[in-house]
Order: sequence, then C-alpha cells, then structure tokens
Amino acid sequence: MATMIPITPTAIKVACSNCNLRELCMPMGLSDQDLDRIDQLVAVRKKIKKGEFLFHSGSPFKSIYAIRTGFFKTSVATEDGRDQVSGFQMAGEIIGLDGIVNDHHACDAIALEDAEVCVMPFEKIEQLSLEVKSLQHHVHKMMSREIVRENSVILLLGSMKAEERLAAFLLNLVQRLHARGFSQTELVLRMTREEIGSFLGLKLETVSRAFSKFAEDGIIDVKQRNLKIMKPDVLKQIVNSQDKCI
Amino acid sequence: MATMIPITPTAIKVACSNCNLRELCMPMGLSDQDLDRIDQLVAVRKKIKKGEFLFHSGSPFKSIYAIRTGFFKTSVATEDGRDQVSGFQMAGEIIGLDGIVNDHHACDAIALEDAEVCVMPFEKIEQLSLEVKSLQHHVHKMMSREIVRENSVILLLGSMKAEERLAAFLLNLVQRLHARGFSQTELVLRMTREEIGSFLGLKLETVSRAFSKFAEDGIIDVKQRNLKIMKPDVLKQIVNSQDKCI
DNA sequence: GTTTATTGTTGAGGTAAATCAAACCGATAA
DNA sequence: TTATCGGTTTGATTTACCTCAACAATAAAC
Repeated sequence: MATMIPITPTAIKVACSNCNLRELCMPMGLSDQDLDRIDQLVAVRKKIKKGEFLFHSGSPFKSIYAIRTGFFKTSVATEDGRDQVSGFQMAGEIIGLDGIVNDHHACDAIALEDAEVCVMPFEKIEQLSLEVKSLQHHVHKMMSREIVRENSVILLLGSMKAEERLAAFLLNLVQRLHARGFSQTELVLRMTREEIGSFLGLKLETVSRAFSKFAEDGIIDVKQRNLKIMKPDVLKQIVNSQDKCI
Repeated sequence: MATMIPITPTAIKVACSNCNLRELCMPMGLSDQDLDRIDQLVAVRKKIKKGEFLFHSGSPFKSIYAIRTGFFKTSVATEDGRDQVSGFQMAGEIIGLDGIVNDHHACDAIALEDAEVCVMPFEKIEQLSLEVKSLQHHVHKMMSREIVRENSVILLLGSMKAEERLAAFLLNLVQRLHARGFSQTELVLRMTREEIGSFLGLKLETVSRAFSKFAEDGIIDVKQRNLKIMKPDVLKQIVNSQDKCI
C-alpha cells in the first residue's frame, strides 16, 4: 500500500512555497503572501509505487493530486470492459479533477513509475478559494486547461492518421518535458507501446511500425524506450501535413 | 449581427429565478436565496441566427454562455485547417469554459438553428463565487462535467467502430433531450451527416451507411433529419458489443 | 546461468472505413 | 413547369489499419 506522510509543524517545511515545482504546479502565478496561505492546502504527501493505483474509477472523490515526482496514466472504461488511456501526467500536473461532478472518480490513475503526489483535499481548496481570489482563478484555469487539452486529444483521435498521431504525441511529450528542464530532443518513454497505442487509438503493432518508419527516415532514434528526436521540424511537418503530400 | 437585449429593471423579470431551465442550467441545485443573488449574473441575452458564430476560436474570452433556446456545435481546428466538431450543445448547457485558461476562446461555437443565450461575464461569476459558496461549487461541477464528457468522447473515438459510435451518439442525444422533457424515442437531428461524421471521426458516407443499416435492421426509422428509435435496447447492445459477436 | 515473463518488432493477409463517383431527394427559385 | 442547390444515399474500389502469428530482445525469476 502507499505510504502516508503527514506534514507536521515540526517537520522540515515541505509545502508549496519552497517546492521546486511552484512555477509549474498549483501555486503558479500566486503572490508570495497568497503562497503562504495555500501551504496549508497540502494535507499529506503520498508515495505510489510503479503499477499502483492513485485512485480507481468509481471510488469516492475527496482530493485532487499534484504530482511531485513520477509519471502517471489515466484511463477510462466502459461497462463492457473497453478501456482507454485518456492521458499521461508528469511532475507539476494535476489529476483528479474529473471526480468533482459526481463525487466519484471517473477514471483510473495508475503510476507508471514510482511516484510521489501532494494530496489536496478539494473541500479545503474550495474553502480557501473563497478567501484567496487568485487561487480561485487558478483552479478555474487548471480545469479549463484540462478541457482544452482534451479538445486537442479529440482532434487528434478524430482527424489524424497513425503517423500524425504519433508525431503529435512525441512533440507534446518532449515539449512538456522541456518546460520541466529536460532535454528538447531526448526522452525516456515511461509507457509501453500498448499504452501509447491505447492513448492514440491505435494498436501496439501500428505504433511500433510508425516508430520504425520514423527511425528509418532518420527523424528519430529509438532504442527500446530511449528516444532521440533528430529532426523535430520534420515531425512538426508530419503533424501538419493533412494530405499535403504533393 | 446578433441582437443584444439589455435586462433593465423595468423589463419583465427574465433572470434565472424564473427561467424554466433553472433545474438544468446554471442555477441547478441552488437555494432560493442564492438564486436571487445569481440573477445579477446574466448581464444580457443574445440572439444568434442559424449559422452565426457565438464566438470564434482565438477571440478574447469575456463570458460563458448558457443556452436558452436553440442548438449549437463547437469545433476545434489545427493550424493546417483540419477541423473537427468537438460537441453539440442544447438548451440548459453551458459553452465557453475552454476560454478561461488563455483568456481566448479555444474553439468556435456556431448556432445550428436560431438560438438565444444568456451572457454571463466570467469576472462576475468569479466575483459572486467568492460570496456564494454553492455557486462556486456549481462552477467547479460544470467544468468537471465537461472534462468527464470529453473523456467519454475520447473513449468513443479511440475504441469504437462506426456503428458503435453512431449508436452511442444517438443514445446520448435522446437521453439529453429526454431530460429536457422531449420524447425518449423521437428526435430531430439539428446537424448534417457531415457534422455528425466530423464529431464521430467518420466520413459522412460512413454515417449515412450506418443510418441505413440501422433502418434496415428495424432499429431506427429515419426520414431525413427526423429520427425515431424503435429498439433502444438493441442500440445499447451495439454500444456495448465489443466483439461479443459469438 | 538458464528459464520464464514481458515487451517489442516484423511479416502476411483480412477488413472496416475512406475515397471516388454517380444518382437521388426536397426545398427554393426562375 | 424546369432548374438549381445543399444535403443525402448508394455502389465500386482502394487503403490504412487491424488481426494473427512468429520471433527477437530485455528484464525478472529460479
């Protein structure tokens, strides 16, 4: 089971105000004085081992989670057992917003590597939002951002073909990693080909073939999960091709 | 251009508290006293003619909109002109939440028939949310509901085949219409086959063929845009089939 | 160090949906 | 009436992706 670390007054200060993710995560854009106030938000931290669930679809919703370290996937399911990855989340990103409507989570969240999250009870957030206007607005932005992200996934799934999807996926991944101080060109895929395929609405074989094709064309360099983007501009072209093959 | 109707003190009271959509729309679940307060939210009503834009992708975000009458589609686009319907909205539903993150709308909203919306300046909503806790929570729920809705679209686009998609689409439409007091079995499609196809990630011919197939099997009755669902349970079975053909 | 899973690659063949093309229908207008 | 037009249906053909299957590579277990 996941370990709970209560943040006691005597413990080293581990709250938002001195978190190295504060530029990306929950406190983004808050003033110093507001920052002090939202430190109370994070009740506990929680460690999740690779393969464990942060929450299950259908389980009661209490908190949203800010990822401190590690990598997650979220997946949605139908009654008949159909199942699809709906997103991948990395440090500084928030998961659990889908649970607010029905007081129950609407998806599974699973750690793809050992991870640590900040547990933020949503009641506390709403309470504090009544007093800290900038926090209220930030919550709205977070949720709106998720809506816009899903819009682009819908666009991808509805109108792109296999190689375009994979190219868009890789560019999106590397762009988010770059915002976190990682390389613009090199990355380690935290997920299997099957998980990538599920996210992109493709079969794993198709994903594998697309990888091979890109490698053959010298656009990328893949060795297992280690990936190097050799020609990012060609990748961008592929995303924006739409039959402009002439 | 769309007409603006300012709600003056002398006009008949047309605010949320006596709107016939109050059980479905923005004021859903609010107490009577809270309801009185959110009446101030709706600055103006706006009439939109069929084919007109309520807002354009990229245009500055000021307000969200509650649909009073009529029917809308929202669509997202890529730089290269690719374009996809991301949703259809009917009376009592809210559009524009995607604009919050970047202070600019992230999609187009187009009326599929003459419509009227309540314009709710988002700054006002945030202002009032600081005082009315139930409103704040309602706003969070609305946004979360949109996230969950998009989750299910992602699931549809990523894992269903043509007939399953159309079946899911029809069931969803009729369910929402039923919640608004319309028939559970009969409906008028407000959108073209092409728009349905765009939403479902299919070509219009494929949509048409799926309609014909359903009609042939006696599951539905289509005459142009008039549709009658003869066997709703079969339609549900189709959605939850997933290769269980044996 | 060998065995056993797990994950990834590659090939051959089949299929659902796209594409291309023609005709049809209902509404509006000349 | 005929003509025009957007939307729709239907057929013939192509193709992108899926399915099935064998195998390779890597990691985990014994």
